[in-house]
Amino acid sequence: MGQLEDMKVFIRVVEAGGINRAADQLSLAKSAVSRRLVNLETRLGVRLLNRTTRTSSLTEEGQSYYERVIKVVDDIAEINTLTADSNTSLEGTINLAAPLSFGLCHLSNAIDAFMKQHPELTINIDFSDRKVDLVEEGLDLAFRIANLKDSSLIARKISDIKHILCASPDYLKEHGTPKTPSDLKNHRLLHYNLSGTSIWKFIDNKGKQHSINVSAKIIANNGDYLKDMAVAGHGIVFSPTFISWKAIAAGDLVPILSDYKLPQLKAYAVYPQTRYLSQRTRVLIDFLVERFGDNPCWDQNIIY
Amino acid sequence: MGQLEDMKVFIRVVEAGGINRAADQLSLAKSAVSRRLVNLETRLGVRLLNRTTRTSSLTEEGQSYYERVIKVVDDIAEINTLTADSNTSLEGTINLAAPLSFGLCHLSNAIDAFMKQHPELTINIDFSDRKVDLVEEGLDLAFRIANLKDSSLIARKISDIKHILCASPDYLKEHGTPKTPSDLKNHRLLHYNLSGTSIWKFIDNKGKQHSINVSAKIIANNGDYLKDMAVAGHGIVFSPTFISWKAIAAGDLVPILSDYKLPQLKAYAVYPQTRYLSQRTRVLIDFLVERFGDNPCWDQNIIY
DNA sequence: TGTAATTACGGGATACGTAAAGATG
DNA sequence: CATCTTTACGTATCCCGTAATTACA
Repeated sequence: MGQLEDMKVFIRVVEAGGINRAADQLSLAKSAVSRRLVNLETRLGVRLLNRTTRTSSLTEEGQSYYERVIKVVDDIAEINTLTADSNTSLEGTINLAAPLSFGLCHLSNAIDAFMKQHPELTINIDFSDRKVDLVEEGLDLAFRIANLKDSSLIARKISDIKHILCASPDYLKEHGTPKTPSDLKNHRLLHYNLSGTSIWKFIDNKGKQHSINVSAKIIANNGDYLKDMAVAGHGIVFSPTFISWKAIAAGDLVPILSDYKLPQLKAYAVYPQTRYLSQRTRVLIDFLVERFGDNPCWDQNIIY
Repeated sequence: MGQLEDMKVFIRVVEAGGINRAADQLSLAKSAVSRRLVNLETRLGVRLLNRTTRTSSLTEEGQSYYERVIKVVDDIAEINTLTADSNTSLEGTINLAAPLSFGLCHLSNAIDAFMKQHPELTINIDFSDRKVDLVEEGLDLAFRIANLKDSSLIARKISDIKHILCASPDYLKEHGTPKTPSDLKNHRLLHYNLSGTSIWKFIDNKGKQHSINVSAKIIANNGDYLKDMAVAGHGIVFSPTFISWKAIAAGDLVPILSDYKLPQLKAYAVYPQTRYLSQRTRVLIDFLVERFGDNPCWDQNIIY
């Protein structure tokens, strides 16, 4: 196909860090990607990418070509969206990543509703509790639960996320119920290792801040698992209410240190800082912001 | 093919003022051009061009799409040239227009030399003494002999063009030799109708300017023809020396009013004011500027 | 020696051109 | 009704995917 498509393939190869990964992300055969690169380089008479089986590094020309081409491809995306009739039904694929529990709990219903509005769209969701690199993986969108300010990304708040500290009645019976944050030092703690910090912060009713270093007994990258471990009596978990409210309502978990406020976190939709965002991604984000705007995730009125 | 190619076709259709003319200029079938437009409009879900059999007018969306797309296509041309290895032999086609006499006299040898340096290039020359619209006709380059400042074009001086007033000995014997510009009023004048003016200007040896309104007996858009008519005794011609020097050297024409200076004109290569000029066109212009820089066209040392 | 990139080859989608039909002033 | 655009259809080209080959750490 045309030159523009070659540019896009080149960009993907650069950002994915190799032909194979780019081919996967583009749903193309490696051979096709390889050929397009060769064609592009032949047309330009310049080697853009020094590639061996182990490393792919941009040449000097490739680097400046990349920087220029990324702007122009972005421009074209912008032109397309500015020109395209916004009434026409959206097409194409949105690639996104979401933390597993958050995604399953909150996103499934929302995506369901969104898809009914835009049946021509394809949504490709990677559910996983891991650190995703939006650019490297060629994703349009991801979700983060944090207080984040990652300068290279643009973030839009989807919802407040309330956290709560809790443990099973059995555990508390055996180990006692902590009354102050510092009491936690003598307890078994369950920690979510993608929160980006190993510190739990509390604010007492006088507004004074308390921090403790979490030396956890169980560390995992899945909030549901940690909740289940807490229910099973393995210790105290710092859990988002959208995960733990049901267990709390059922009496399987008991909130503790309720006198202290925990830092308010937020769920964000984040996307790469391209100057222009594709129409379909923009529409999805707007949809989610609107849908969640009035319905805090942690409220048990949300269907689980 | 790809989106970028669609954009280029669209641009050509807009500037050529119709699908048929665009198809000719692009060396494509009308059907192909038509289909690409339809595809583009379908993808965008927007009508860009209101076309009937008589008129093609941009819609509002088409107008803004055109303005945006022309920038981005220009950007890509620039990126390609900035990135491409300048050592690689040039490819593609240069479309240019040149006045017939100037072209045949001066350009043929130059183009010959240029082609030997860049055998992969295709040169498409439209020799004609007419007003060419570079944008409408999709030309990369044209030549103008003038004192021009056409604001919408960029011009580079190729050469000085010296003009001379002359007539055949027979004519002068019969009608007398004019001694001052005002004497010309009683003579048969031969005029090139693409000079953009019908006034001949003279400067006497005291620096004073004289103008006469040309009421010509023979008007034509070809300098060689006018020269031939002068040789045949039809009157006095205002002729570029590159056309008339040979006849003068042979005694078939006699310079007159040699005491007066005629305004110095220049031959320019002109090209559309896109922000970026294609590599091949740039190289050709540079070649011509260099080739003619030291060799004034009107010198008989130039091989005719 | 295993992973990644390239090359070879066959099949399929896509875009072109010719020619006929449709529209418009 | 002449001219410009669109549609129909057969063909050629280009591009992709599978699989074998080569290159490299």
